[in-house]
Amino acid sequence: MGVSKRQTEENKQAILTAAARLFRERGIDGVGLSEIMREAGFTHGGFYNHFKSKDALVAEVVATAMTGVNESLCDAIAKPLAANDANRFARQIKYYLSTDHRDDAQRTCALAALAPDARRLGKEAQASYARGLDATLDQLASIVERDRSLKTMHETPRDRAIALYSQMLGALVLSRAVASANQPLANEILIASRKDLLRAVGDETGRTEVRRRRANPKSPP
Amino acid sequence: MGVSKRQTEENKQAILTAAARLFRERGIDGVGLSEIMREAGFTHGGFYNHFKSKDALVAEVVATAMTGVNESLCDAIAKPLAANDANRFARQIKYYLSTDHRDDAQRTCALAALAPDARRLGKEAQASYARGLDATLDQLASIVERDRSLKTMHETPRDRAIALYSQMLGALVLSRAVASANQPLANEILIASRKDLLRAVGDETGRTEVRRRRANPKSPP
DNA sequence: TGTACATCAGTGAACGCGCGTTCACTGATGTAC
DNA sequence: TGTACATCAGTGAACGCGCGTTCACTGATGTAC
Repeated sequence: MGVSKRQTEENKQAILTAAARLFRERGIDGVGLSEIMREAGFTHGGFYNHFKSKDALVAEVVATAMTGVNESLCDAIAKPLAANDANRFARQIKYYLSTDHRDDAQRTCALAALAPDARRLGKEAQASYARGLDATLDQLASIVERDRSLKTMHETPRDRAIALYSQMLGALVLSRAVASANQPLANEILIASRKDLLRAVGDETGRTEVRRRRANPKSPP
Repeated sequence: MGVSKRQTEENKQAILTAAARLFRERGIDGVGLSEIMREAGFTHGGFYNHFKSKDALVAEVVATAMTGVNESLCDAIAKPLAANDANRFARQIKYYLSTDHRDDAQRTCALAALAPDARRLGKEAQASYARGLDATLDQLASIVERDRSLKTMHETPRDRAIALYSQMLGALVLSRAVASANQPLANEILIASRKDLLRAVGDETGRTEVRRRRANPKSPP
């Protein structure tokens, strides 16, 4: 059709953006190229003008998502980080383990959204993922380092960051895993982990912000 | 070919076993019916003598795996549980966050292996998953309940079980995610979480069992 | 500045492939008599 | 206990479908003169 160089670059970005959103939502294997291209506003034959293969697209999507992580952590985490208050870690936990964040698969942290898929990614994409994770842990470690109330005498700041982030991610993954089958259980996981983490981090607010419901597997809705 | 009823039932079990193993290893979407049937020792046309559809197989696999969980927790966790020593939780953590368990995708805990896929499972399969998770948390809660050194005054036993298990699972998922791209980082995650959890649980042994390596993203192997 | 032409992003149809599923057929199992 | 026959697990070929990928074609862009 004839398209200016600048437009070409914008179109490629549109493809990357659409792919990133769909991958987060439904996993990499769950989305086809034709759907990505349709979502980006093109017919799917044009895909190969921008990428060598689907694998190449995946690698670029992960790399882009992880660069975003480097600059501002996840979107999810960026907002709490922007606020420069006393206990930034606590704000991050609160958002990360909120039902909003759990249910918003499109804009969630790429680290969390892709963690399940990462094991089966191509070599290049997995390397990008690992780089993003490492950078995030360093970010969190520096927050721990600067806030003396977060430090413990037994652990390095980075080790503490790893322990805290593992718990955040694990609770999010578990809560998402059962969210549509057993919502009370999903919420229970979120709330218990949130309470536990906030205390670990020295924050006592927000403990009763969300109503408590005990999951009862014997009488599902 | 003509096959006795007893043999038929055994053959179905063989299919379920093969499917369970392959699903854990490569995810549900990553394995085709023909491969499962070949692995079980049959041609793939016979699949529909045993199951209505692939979805039905998945639901049955998850349900079976989760019944196993009910009886003895995961294989991975069953061994530590069998030993009736003072701090069973500590033994479970040690095995769960070992490199052996991380790298043994075939026999790993179904809860961990399927957590990534669970979000996208069919309704029935997800319900089975949720039931298995709920039962596991109850199991862990009862261990916490019986061991007074595990209790905290701020949390119910079940909430504590949720917090601890979230951290175990999160660390395992993250370590697996980067295991082949950045092994030092993968090991660092395992070790830091393990140390943190063991201290939380009041166990000081095993802290120096595994050599420590700091992940260095700037100079990969 | 104006004209001629090569480039190449986008189109839309087609390709081979592996997937889940269906089907006609086989023959030992297991029931009816 | 022995014979006749329906059942149904297993075979192997085939089906339609959507996937990733390829390709001939188009026409505005952007360069060469």
